Amino acid sequence: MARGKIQIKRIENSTNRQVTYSKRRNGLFKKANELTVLCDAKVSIIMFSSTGKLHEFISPCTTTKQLFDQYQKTLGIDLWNSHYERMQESLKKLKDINRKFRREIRQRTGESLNDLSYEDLLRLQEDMEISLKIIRDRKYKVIGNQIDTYKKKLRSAVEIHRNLLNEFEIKEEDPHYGLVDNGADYDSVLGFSGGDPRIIALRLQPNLQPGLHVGAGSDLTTYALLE
Amino acid sequence: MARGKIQIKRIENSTNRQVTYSKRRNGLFKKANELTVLCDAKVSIIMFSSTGKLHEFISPCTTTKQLFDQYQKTLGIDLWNSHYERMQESLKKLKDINRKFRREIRQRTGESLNDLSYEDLLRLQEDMEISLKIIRDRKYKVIGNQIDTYKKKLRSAVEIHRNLLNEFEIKEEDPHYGLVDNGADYDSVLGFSGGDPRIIALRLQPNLQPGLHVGAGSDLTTYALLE
DNA sequence: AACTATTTATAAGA
DNA sequence: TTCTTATAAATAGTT
Repeated sequence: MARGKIQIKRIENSTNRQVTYSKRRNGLFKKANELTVLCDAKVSIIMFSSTGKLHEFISPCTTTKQLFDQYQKTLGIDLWNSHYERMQESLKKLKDINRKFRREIRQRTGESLNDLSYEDLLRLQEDMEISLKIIRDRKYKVIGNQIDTYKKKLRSAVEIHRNLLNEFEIKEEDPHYGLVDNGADYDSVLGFSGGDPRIIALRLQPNLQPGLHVGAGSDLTTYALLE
Repeated sequence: MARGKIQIKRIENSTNRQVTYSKRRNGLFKKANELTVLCDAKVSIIMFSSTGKLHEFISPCTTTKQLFDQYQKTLGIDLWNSHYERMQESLKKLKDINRKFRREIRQRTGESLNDLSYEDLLRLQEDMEISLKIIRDRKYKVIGNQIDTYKKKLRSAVEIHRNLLNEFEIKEEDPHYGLVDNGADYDSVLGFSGGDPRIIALRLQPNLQPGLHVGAGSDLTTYALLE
């Protein structure tokens, strides 16, 4: 635009391009500033040179973020919407689900029954009874398994004890050595270490008395003892 | 910049300001475009007029979003980070709470008891029994209230009927008019309209027979009928 | 970075 | 809004 007209096309000479970029960038920013002042407008310019250098102009009394927020608001779209909106959506969904869960729990614990009809209550009660039965059964199964485990350990302990005893008798021929007065040894063999006192009834008598014989079908009687 | 120099300060004449804004905006965008082509640069201009009108320039072969992402990346900051991060945090919290709720419900319904110990199961069972009692009590209370309401409506209906009957007898002296053959009238008076068939036992007999006399203390017998 | 011939932008008026 | 045009401003090429 001076000392000869130029074609508006990429300047191939790199140095020239760089210089022109610098000059024209200043011109652009000057114009932008004049526009801001003269017309009471707000302008944001962001530019990257061919080498990736960033330059920015922003009208005084505002920020790039402010202007960009206004830009998005004016266009009625959020450029980062897809990401952002999806988050907001899942946030809302989770809140809804949470509310539902909380309500269900409060109903199942009996804390919040006011808005339930007679039919709802009846259904809830039936559900609860079914669930309770499942839980009770499971409890029995768990304690049954525990008892089985103890039984096995006990049998193995008795076996070991008997073998030791035999060895002892064979080696030392001592008739005064007995079963009853060393229950503490069983504890260590069985892996007990001061557990549930309700279990203690079983381990106090390692020599399987008839009344407490543990076998298939007798578990239910044992539960009564343990509960 | 022509036909006289101007001061770079706000143009007070609104029309003038508008015109200048329009002209200079075109000039700015033209310069921006030339810069883009000549120097192989990327430019984004966002501007708002004093009236809030938005105008935008963006170099060809790019988008405002792209340029802005590059802008944030270059500056190493995310202008909307705080907002975004807070969302992500609450999302995580909600998910955690959700998981807890789901687990609790699945335990209370007996769907997922595998990771509960005997003690856990015992505690759960006791909780459930307490809740069940609350629900059962509430159910009784609800049906009791319902029965009270019906009782009141019934009493009022009988009253109305009796008054009508008296009026009738006084006016027409007709001994053939009876109680039993117009039960349908009670329905409308009581507000029934084809409701729960379990309730029908009560309203079939509006003239209060001894066996179904509803009074204080007799509610429990009535429940058995209605359940 | 400064200079300057020339092009370009634009203020005011139509 | 657009066109015109005198003039201010920007700037390409040079130093």
